[in-house]
Amino acid sequence: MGRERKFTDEELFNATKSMIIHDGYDAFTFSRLAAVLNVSRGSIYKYYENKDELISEFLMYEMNRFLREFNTLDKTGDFQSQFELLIDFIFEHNNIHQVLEIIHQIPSNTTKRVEDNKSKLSEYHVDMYAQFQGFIELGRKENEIKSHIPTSVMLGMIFQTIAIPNHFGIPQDEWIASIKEILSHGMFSRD
Amino acid sequence: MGRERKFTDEELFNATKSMIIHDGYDAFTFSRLAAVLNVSRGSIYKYYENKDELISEFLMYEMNRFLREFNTLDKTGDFQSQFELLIDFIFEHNNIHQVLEIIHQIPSNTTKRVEDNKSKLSEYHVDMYAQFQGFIELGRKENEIKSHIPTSVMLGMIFQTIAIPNHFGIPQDEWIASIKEILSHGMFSRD
DNA sequence: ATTCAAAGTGACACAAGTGTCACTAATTAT
DNA sequence: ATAATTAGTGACACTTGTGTCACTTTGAAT
Repeated sequence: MGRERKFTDEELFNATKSMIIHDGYDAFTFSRLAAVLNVSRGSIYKYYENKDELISEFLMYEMNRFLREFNTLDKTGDFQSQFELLIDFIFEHNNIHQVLEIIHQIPSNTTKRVEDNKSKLSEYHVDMYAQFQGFIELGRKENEIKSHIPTSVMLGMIFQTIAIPNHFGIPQDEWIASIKEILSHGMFSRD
Repeated sequence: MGRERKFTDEELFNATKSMIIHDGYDAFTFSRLAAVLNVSRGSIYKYYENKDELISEFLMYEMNRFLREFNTLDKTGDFQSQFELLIDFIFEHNNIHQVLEIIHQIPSNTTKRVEDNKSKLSEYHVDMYAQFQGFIELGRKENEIKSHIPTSVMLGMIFQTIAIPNHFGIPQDEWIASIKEILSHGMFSRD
């Protein structure tokens, strides 16, 4: 029983996402969010004690969505095909990286719920990292990738590539293919 | 004549730099800056009309410092040696990228002085980009790099690499060497 | 020593965000 | 229909930052 809600969790999280992607953590305020949802500011406080709590819940939601899709990825192929799949997947979810980085902007002196979410998120992050690490190890086992380069450099490079600004508007296909090429075999011609 | 100043431009810009690097654009306020400089907030307004004007002047200062050092780079060697020099230089100035990105956070509805600085900065940016582009073209001429990969992807990758977080604390030498290796010849072993 | 100009100060009025809470509105079970 | 329950509202007090300005401080030129 009770009154009907004016906005769903999904609407709230979608609005949150676009606000955070476009204007960043600091510009995200309850006032602006309430305006987007056509609702009074006070009503949001019915569900979240403050901005950090809302954002940490939003991050959990995004992380869960991401992991769910990540787990549907085919993990049976050889290294080459898994590498292709992985890069494509990362580019399909090109804003998840930017979104999850927000966690570093949430201050420490907040509520227990926020702290719990923060630690759960870093747990997930570690789990995910472990999976990627396993993937790199597969490449090493199959002698497909260089043995002397640290895993963390490789993963760092792979994830960093999605944030390269495409100022000149290279078509997405060519863009991704070029990045795969550089990651795989470098910019230099064969000697 | 007149009274002695309590802070120099250099002190102000150094304080600005560390505040911006540590806490970002939004957390940078005249109040906090004044506290760092041990000066009243009002006195800063003697020199800068507002935060955006101060920051845009700071960016000019940083950009000039950077370009001055960039122009001392040896540009006579062959592609391989210039490539090494360039990567090393970029890593030596690893925060300039982060600092100059701040320009995108300065709003548009400000004073003429800010707008002038913004356009000068993007001019410099274009100039610098042209030099890097020339460098890539040199590589293409010498047949050292792959002809089918767009220049902007290559430059994007090079610049993005400096922002990869070294979470596992790989020693700087090994870190840079690994990145050079991946950029040059990729992660994959020779078939 | 006096005057002048630049540097510095702190109070004031304003703007925007925060968190709270008594109150009103809508919906459903009885 | 009405009581119970949940959603939503807007005013209130508070905080933090902004830009201004009359006033004070300082040091050099006269």
